[in-house]
Amino acid sequence: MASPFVRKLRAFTNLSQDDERILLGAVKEQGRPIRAGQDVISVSDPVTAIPVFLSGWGYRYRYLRDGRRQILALMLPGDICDLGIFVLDQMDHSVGALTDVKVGEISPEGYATLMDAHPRIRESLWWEQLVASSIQREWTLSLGQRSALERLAHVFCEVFSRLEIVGMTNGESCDFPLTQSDLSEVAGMSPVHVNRTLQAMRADGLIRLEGRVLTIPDFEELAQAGLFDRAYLHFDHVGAHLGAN
Amino acid sequence: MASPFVRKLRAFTNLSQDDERILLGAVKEQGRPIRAGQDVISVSDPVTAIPVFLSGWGYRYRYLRDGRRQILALMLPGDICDLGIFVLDQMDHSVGALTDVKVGEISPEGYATLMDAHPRIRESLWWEQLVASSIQREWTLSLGQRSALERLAHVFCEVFSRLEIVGMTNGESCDFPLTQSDLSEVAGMSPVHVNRTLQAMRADGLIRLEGRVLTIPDFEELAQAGLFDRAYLHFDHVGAHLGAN
DNA sequence: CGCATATTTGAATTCTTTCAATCAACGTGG
DNA sequence: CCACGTTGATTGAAAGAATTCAAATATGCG
Repeated sequence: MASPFVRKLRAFTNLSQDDERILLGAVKEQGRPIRAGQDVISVSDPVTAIPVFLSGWGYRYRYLRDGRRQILALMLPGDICDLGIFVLDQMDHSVGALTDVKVGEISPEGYATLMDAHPRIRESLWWEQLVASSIQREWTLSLGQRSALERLAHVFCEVFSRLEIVGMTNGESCDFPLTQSDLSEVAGMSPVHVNRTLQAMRADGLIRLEGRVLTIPDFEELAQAGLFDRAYLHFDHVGAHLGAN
Repeated sequence: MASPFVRKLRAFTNLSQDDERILLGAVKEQGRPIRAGQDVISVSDPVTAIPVFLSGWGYRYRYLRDGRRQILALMLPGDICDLGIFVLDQMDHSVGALTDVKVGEISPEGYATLMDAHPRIRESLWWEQLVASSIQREWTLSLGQRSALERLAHVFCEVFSRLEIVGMTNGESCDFPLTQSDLSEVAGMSPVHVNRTLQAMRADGLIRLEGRVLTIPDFEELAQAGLFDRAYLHFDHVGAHLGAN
């Protein structure tokens, strides 16, 4: 069973056995896990390595001066915090752990080697970044244009699709450890309104959400409700021409 | 008078005369300008070169199926459309011209040379990208957490700051070619509400906005109103240690 | 001057938030 | 095994924010 980190990159292209070995070799696993609620990296921290989510969920977030907080992105198993992060002297946002999390780290040297000596890996990592940027744009679109219900529906579709690609869904279901309060910071609305909107979605049979498990009885219907179009995720082997084997 | 493209990168580090010459040499200017309202690149277009805004303003945007549209980012003189864009086979959003625009293009080969043979330029371009990502995150924060007035105030502060760095402000004023309708797509609100919010801001003396010119009598006050903190723009010569001269 | 584009206004409606309570689930210690 | 504290989910009612629709003004340009 491959690590989610490798599985994710396979959505871009086929990696050779060697590529996968090299990739995993570049990620040094931290000893103890980070507990839910703690930061993986905090804003203003100097950046000494690139964190990789080996297991567990996290989220990027930024605060406003007066305490309001927005979750900027969800980090799922296999996700990498920004490459090129070394260029800036410090983080401009924080990354927190939503569940207990195992984090790996790619050192500056390891990173340089991957990018210089392994073209297929380099392109895969680039792709990872570009997808992350595309997702960030989609969240901008969501917050700017989608209604409350559409925003939540869209988040559910996105998360399910991203988990699917790393093999972490079970039929129509997947883990969903966010509280309604977390969701409110994702979707830029009050916790009370999240609650009411979820009730409406349940009543419509769009989702089930109980005990940290999300079930989507009819994905197409939910996608319709959230104006979800997976194109922005670029999970379509765009790097197939580089593929090994 | 240096091109805004070069001036912008100087916010990261000092480039040598050679660097600047090489940089400008890599940008091939298109013959005729793109007229206001036209696309610089359209969604689904194959990507054959990296466009650079030499003069004029543009914006990234994405549509929802039902026609709602969100402006995802503003492109000012000197801005580059995503590097690494070659990795994906096609654009996942469009870039349009807000005013008449002169666009330059960096070819895949020119780009490869810049990145491989010129470390200082490579780092500068990386920095440009990371700043663009940071801005995208800030817009996510804005749309999720800031009120209507705060969002508009923040946009004004951001635009003014970004123009300042390329030397395109005049004292307390700068160009501001967006219509209220454009602003409504930037800030994710209705045109009518933009109008009313602008009136409130004018009444408070936060801004003047007439004839496509924005004036900010007291930047600090506006920054306060928009919870604007320039840190996310990283205009602080973080690459000073690489500097030439 | 006259058309096309952009801004402004009013009123009614809809969407969200806020505040304050209540209820449910869960783990801990006695 | 149960009381208790904590966290998360739910509810109701009222206030506030933003949208919609339609119409009236302005403004700019040929």
